[in-house]
Amino acid sequence: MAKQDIPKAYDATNYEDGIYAAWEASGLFNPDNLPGDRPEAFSIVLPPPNVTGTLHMGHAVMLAIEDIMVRFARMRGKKTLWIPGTDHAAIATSTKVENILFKTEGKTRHDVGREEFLRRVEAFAQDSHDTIVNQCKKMGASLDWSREAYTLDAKRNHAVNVAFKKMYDDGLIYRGHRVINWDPVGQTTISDIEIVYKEVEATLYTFRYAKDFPIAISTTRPETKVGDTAVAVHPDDERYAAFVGKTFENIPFAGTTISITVVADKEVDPTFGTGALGVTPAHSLIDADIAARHGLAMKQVIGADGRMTVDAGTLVAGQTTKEARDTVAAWLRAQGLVEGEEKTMQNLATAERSGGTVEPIPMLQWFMAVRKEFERNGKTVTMCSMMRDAVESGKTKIVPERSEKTFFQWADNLRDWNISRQLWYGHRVPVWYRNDETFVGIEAPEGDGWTQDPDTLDTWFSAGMWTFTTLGWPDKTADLATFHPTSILETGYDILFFWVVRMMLMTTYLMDEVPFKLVYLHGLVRDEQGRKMSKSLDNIINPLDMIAKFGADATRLSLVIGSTPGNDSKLSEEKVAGYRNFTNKLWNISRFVLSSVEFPGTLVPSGAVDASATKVAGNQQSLADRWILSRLDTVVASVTKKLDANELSAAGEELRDFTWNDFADWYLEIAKIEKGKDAILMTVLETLMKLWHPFMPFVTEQIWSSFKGTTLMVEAWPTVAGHRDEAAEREFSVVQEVVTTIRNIRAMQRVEPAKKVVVTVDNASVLAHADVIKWLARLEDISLGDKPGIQLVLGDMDMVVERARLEKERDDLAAYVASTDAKLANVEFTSKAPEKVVAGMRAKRDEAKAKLDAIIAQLSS
RNA sequence: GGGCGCAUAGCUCAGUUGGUUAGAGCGUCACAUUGACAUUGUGAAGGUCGGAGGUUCGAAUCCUCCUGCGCCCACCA
Repeated sequence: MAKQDIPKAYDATNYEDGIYAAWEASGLFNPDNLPGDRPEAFSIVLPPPNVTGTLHMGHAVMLAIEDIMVRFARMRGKKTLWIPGTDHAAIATSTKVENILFKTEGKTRHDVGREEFLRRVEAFAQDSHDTIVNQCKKMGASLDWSREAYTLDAKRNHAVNVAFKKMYDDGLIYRGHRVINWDPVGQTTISDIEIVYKEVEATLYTFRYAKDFPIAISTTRPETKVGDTAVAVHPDDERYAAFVGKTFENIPFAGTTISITVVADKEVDPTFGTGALGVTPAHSLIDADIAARHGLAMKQVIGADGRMTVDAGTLVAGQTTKEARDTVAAWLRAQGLVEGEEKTMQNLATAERSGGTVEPIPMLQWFMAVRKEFERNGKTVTMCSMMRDAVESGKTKIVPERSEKTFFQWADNLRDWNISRQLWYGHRVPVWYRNDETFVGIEAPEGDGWTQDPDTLDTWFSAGMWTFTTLGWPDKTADLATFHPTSILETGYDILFFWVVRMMLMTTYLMDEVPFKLVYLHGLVRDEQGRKMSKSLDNIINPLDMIAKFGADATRLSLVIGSTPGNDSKLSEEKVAGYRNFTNKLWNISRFVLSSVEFPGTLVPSGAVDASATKVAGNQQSLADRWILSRLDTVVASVTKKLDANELSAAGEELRDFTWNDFADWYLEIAKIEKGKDAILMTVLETLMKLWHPFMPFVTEQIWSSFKGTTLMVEAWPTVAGHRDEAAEREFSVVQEVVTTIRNIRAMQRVEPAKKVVVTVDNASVLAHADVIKWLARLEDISLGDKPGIQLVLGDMDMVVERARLEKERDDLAAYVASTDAKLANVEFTSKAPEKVVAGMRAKRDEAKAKLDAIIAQLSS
């Protein structure tokens, strides 16, 4: 292939889209079309991006990591499936569309109505979906688009209804009137994990309900106190012991009348404030628990509209909570009931999506009973215990391993999950009512007069079923049999609780199987300074920009190399540029090889890469040839092992070192003077293309197809060919050292040009490579001496390279042997160390001794 | 308050069952360049592995404490 046929620099934008289109057209992303017999299956479901907009770096890192895993598995001959999909993300999407609606038309969802609103959300979701799909393709993700799914499409809706009905029938889903987290802005309930805490300043009031009330309490929310039904104190608190059990009836309080019972409860901290806690059962989850324990009455004083109810009394009824707070505080002051006011910092619960201040309110909602006991396989279990057992037993592993501890903590503390939402966009609760009748079913009931429950399900309900609904459940499909449990779930550690926990919960229950064998958690992509990327900081790096500028391959490498599971990584444009340089280096390595060998396409028969190298190269192999083939074998073995262990970064680094340092900087330089290396050059190049393909699919596919004409994506992964040659590796390292030393001498000479240097190389095997040394050290202009080896006259400073190196090594080894001897004597004397240790040390010492003897012999000959 | 981490070169980080002389990338500096590649090559400088103890023949690695950071959960009313 002529050099001028290949561009000097690799410009990714010229190739990537075309290559992706060709892959897609080949149908090879679909495991059913993969060539050969593939008994072992490998599957990943793509964590479905929310249809709320565009992909960010978090998605890019996810796509990069998963595509590496998937392409590696495919090349290893596994029946490989990676399922794409998107998530309807009920709250997030609704909120987004509501915001747009309000901004552009000044309307709320209620103004346009349920049907019209849903139409708009779906249009938005479709748009967003198309953008996301395009971005996945830009990243090179080898997703099987023929199996694409949506968390809210008809198939998934059917599955959700089946699951709901089953769990309802089994008593694991129930409807109950309980204190839940109400988001007054989003007008919906939210689960515990959808709460984010903001630190705000608040006033802590200490006061009494009435002048003659014996106990003072503290609160930052005086307005809720009209709903108090009790005061709780610690059981051991002697100050209040006399009052425990007493009820103070009909206390006039801020426009209403309250009755307060004094109870003793261990949850109360006697050291905080007055040591007494005013209990508001309807508007605090903690208080609701206390109330439940003591059988206290619950009085709702805040409504779903965020305003005080009629029950709150004449003084505050109809006011917002904020207004009521001031009103009650003013009333307390006027009555002379306040005993203290101080500013404190408080963690305010807000809704993650809408930003609204979360109000605990009692409401009739649907719940999943995660701690309810039932029988399964002859054992008494709960959903939580099943989920916990899956990880404890090792059926599902989590990397990094420390995340398993976090997972257990979660499994042990999970409360019943509020699954109903008052949103319109989502899976409608499959329950119908008529008078006093309730019907729970997969389809609407027959007959007239039925009304469906207006609520929808938490988005994580359908997301929790993602691994098996995408494979066809509840039908018994071939996909389900082949690909479930999935091999790996790869996702960010930040949604371990949101999603991974839900999947474990629902899959272990519904499938009696784990959803995945391995959870691989990646970290957050941060900016150069380690800050989160955010709009307000204006430090967002858009993956599409990076792809346009440096190519998808470079973008992928920059996200994968240098980051380890569970740890955040930093990204800068310079980093991506660095990997673009590497992409170009690989391109030019190929350009050089392909333009120097005569028949690149046929030199190495397809499917027999490794064996042919031995045959063709035969006995004419030089030291450099044996060295590079040995190194290649080492790298193939090591990279395969690392990828098997999902150590992507380490695998990539090793490959880069070999490609750049060993192959390009040494072997290719030698190939410029030692001829007849075509077969080896092609062997290394082809193997490199395969090894790099999972990481850099585009550039490798482009290079491969330019001389091979087949699809690299489905080529077989290289295997170890049996070229390991430790002697060659050792010997070559000496050559490298000699060349390096000479280069240094030349550099020194330039600094001190007056001195002359004579370099003598007297190592026989190194001598055999005089030409290589001369070439690499650029010695052609320097005269060679005649003996005892190559004498390179550079100046008048005598420097015997090999002798110097050996002498240094001898001294080091002698010191090591001596110190080991001393230690061994000590070990044997105390006899405390295990025999294994002593033996190990002795073996190492003996090895060093032997080496030392060899060096001494060589030096004295 | 409960839990999980991190601290290794100027910066970003590897270092997987404790083992000979602790590594890489970037950056810096010096030198090189008609050869596939200036998106290049060669080399140098730079580390008491946060501190103090301990276990061990041997510790960046294991244990304890201290210092300084980060994250998650709880939500003190």
